[in-house]
Amino acid sequence: MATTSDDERDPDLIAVQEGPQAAQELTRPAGLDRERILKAAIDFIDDQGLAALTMRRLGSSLGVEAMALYRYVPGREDLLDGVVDRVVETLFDDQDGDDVFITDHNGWQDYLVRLAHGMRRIALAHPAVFPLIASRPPAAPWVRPPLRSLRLVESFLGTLHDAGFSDPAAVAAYRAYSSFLLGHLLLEVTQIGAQVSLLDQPEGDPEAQERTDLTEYPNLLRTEQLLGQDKSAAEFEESLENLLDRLERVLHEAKNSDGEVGDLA
Amino acid sequence: MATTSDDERDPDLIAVQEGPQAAQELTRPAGLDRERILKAAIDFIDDQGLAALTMRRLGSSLGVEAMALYRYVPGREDLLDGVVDRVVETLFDDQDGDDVFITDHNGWQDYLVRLAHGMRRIALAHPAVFPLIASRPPAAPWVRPPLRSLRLVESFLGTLHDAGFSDPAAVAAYRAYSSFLLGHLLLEVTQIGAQVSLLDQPEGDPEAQERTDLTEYPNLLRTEQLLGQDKSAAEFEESLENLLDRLERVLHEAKNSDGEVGDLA
DNA sequence: ACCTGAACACCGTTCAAGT
DNA sequence: ACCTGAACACCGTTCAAGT
Repeated sequence: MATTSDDERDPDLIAVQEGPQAAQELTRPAGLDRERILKAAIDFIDDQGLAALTMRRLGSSLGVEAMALYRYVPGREDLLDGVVDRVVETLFDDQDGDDVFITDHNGWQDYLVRLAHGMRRIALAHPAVFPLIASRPPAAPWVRPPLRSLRLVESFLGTLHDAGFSDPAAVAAYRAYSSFLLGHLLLEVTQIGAQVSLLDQPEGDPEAQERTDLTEYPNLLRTEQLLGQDKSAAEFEESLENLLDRLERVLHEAKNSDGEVGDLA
Repeated sequence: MATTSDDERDPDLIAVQEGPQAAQELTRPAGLDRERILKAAIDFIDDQGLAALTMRRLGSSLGVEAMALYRYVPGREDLLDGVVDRVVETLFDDQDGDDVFITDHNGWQDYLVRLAHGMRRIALAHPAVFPLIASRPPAAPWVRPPLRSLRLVESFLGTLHDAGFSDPAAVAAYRAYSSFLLGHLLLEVTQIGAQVSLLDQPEGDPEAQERTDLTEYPNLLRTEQLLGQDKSAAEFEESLENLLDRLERVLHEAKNSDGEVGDLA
């Protein structure tokens, strides 16, 4: 029974009776598609880490053999690209509409601030995925992580252009902005990863975590507590504001003396 | 003929007769040690890429079975850590002496500039290794890539401290500086990697490299040429100078009104 | 049409065995 | 003392076979 093709209808196609299978998320043994696979891969990376993700384990987390995945995904590399794309796409999803980064802003500064906060939210939501966002080879040579989609770069350049930036200034701003985002966010998620991996291996004492001996390093010793404090959020905001100040300066200098183009790195 | 081992004695221990084995670097089948293995691993990554590095292939590049490596290296992960350490260490090697970054500078600005140039030289010399430098979990949670050694952080903080920076200001400077270095250099080597991988797969036309259709993206289309230009070096210098300006401002503000500590991110 | 079993080539790693 | 062969468990991926 239950002779079904995929088009429409047909309940009880999923007549499961496997008992307590509260594994990940209901793990239905059927109804595979690329979207569901990507979602599963992201969840998997989020809580097991990138290194643990294999085609076989991913299949099993979906209640399926690894070989079944190849009907929807060309291979592991493409799967990882899909993961990156899907995570970056959530920049647009959860705001009001799709155009939130394209037309729906109060000036270019507001646009850059919201874009930065959006990327940071993504990085913190998926700290184990972010290194992938940072290091996968981009679609075009001039696409700079973490601003990985043509659509995003287009909207970035368009916003600055409409605000009066010259093309060279807008491109320079794009480069400076992406460097800032990548540096800050990658370091922030690396720190999260380091803390997690410390908790994972409580080898020996639970408290005295085998602290490296700092007696050789007086400056480290003296500032150890300061070094341990997490000020990522405040530092992010301050660096962002500093960058915006630089860009504003470039824009105004160009407007006043329109002889030469303000360059910045 | 020309049987030469490096120490002394024992010729024809290496009585090879395998014909044209001008593979990597003479591939002597014996005389293994950890240092030689790390060197071989770096060379391997430099010209085959990180993904291609396996214990078996690394062994074979040394004229030895993979299993022989385990006498000198606990495993692949440790090997990669060793690679990172060794590459970062070359910061100190090729200047005059060991203390070039510790005492041998003309003021803290000069120190920061030379350190930045040193790291950039490393990144450009080993673009395929740098992502590893960027993303390996650091020794301590507050060690921020690419400034990966305690010794380096110690000298950084000491230099700024001696120049009059307060401890919080020095730590904030360390964070801002590492973010800057990581963002810039990782993006620069990513770009190099992207160009290489484009050359590797000349699928179809040699010239018309399947350029993505940009008709949907007017701003990309208009700035395409600008986007393609490589200004990494100039941008690096300008961002570095901007950072130094910020730090100078913090230092002087703290000196004038020594009531509060200048914070920066 | 969709999934699986079996197979292939390749991994990292261990260990008894060779020299 | 140092390296190798054989073996183990696990990969990604292909493909004929099942339903």
